[in-house]
Amino acid sequence: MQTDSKHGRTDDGPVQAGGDSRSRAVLIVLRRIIRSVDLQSRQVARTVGLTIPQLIVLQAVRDLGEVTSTMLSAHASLSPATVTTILDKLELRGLVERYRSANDRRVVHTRLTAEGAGALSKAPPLLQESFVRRFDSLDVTRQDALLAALGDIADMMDTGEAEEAPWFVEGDGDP
Amino acid sequence: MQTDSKHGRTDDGPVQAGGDSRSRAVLIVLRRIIRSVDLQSRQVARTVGLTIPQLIVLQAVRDLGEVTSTMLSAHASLSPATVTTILDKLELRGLVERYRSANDRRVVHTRLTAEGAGALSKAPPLLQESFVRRFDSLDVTRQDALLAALGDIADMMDTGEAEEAPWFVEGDGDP
DNA sequence: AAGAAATGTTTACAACTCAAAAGATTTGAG
DNA sequence: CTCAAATCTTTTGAGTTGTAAACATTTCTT
Repeated sequence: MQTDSKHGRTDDGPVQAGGDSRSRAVLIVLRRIIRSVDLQSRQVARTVGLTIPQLIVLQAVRDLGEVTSTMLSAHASLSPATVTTILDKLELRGLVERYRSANDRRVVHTRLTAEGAGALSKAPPLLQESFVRRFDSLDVTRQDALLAALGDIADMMDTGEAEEAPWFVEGDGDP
Repeated sequence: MQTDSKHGRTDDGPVQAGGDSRSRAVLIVLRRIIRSVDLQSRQVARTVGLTIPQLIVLQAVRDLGEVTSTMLSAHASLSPATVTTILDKLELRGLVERYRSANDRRVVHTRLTAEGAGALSKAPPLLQESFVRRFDSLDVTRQDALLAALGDIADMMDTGEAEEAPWFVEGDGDP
């Protein structure tokens, strides 16, 4: 369903900075969320020496097995350059190993080390415990609703940028 | 930290990094949104020379009149230090004026200049036009639902940090 | 009053991100 | 077979953000 009356708003002004007040409210709330995530990331970094993006990448490496930087980039919603930077640090700490593919020497595969697995097992939740606790205590229906809402917002913001991320991962296995 | 299972879930492991899979999904979606906002900010910056946080602060100065840095900090969900940095740049561009309060010389008030107002009127929407368009085309009920969902998420994340922001704004006359 | 505690802002300092260009390697056209 | 286009990753350069410490001023205590 959509609003068939596209015009005839009570609003008479031209498109101003900020646009509609409701979408502006969206931005404000988003800012709040972004800040929370950032603060949490810093706190986690102080605790375990790894930021949230680093942990996300580390988890992705664990879950996906031997991934290319491009795959990690798509999975973690980070630019390839940032992934490289993160992998540099993870490798420096000995948490992951990088090696060029035997087939295509342009491609770099990343693999979790034993230390990396250990660090991952000791890492705290990526979202604040209090958030997880509260979120977890919600009705599953509500959880899904919130998640869906978030997804819708994300979809609406994705615009013309990345078309679609490859969410399927098949064991391609490169012997 | 104990946080051991309050209830018997099917999950048998200890609290792992990432916690529940659903809250982990929340983080992933959040990352996507964060990135979109960041990319949009960069694009706006290239277009008008001002980032989104800078525009938010500028709008806040316009809307609130003569504000203190602390008030701006709370309003924009930014640290005081960041507000200072932003104000530095805005002042350098002549978009705002800063002056110490006559009463309390610790306090710094910020005021919009004519140039600042001009820049604001020419600024693009802070959220991608495509997002605003899509969001705007939604049923108002759905808009509110999304906004409420976002607000709930933000509230759940705010935890023990900032208690509450002053959401009321009175138009105090200027001398 | 004089000094201590509190308040508001600003300065180091360190970290993360991304776009664009550069390297390295493979694939395709002639 | 050779050279150009394409692909994947990394480097370079610029910008944002926050914590902790430093400054400046006011308010409270003695």
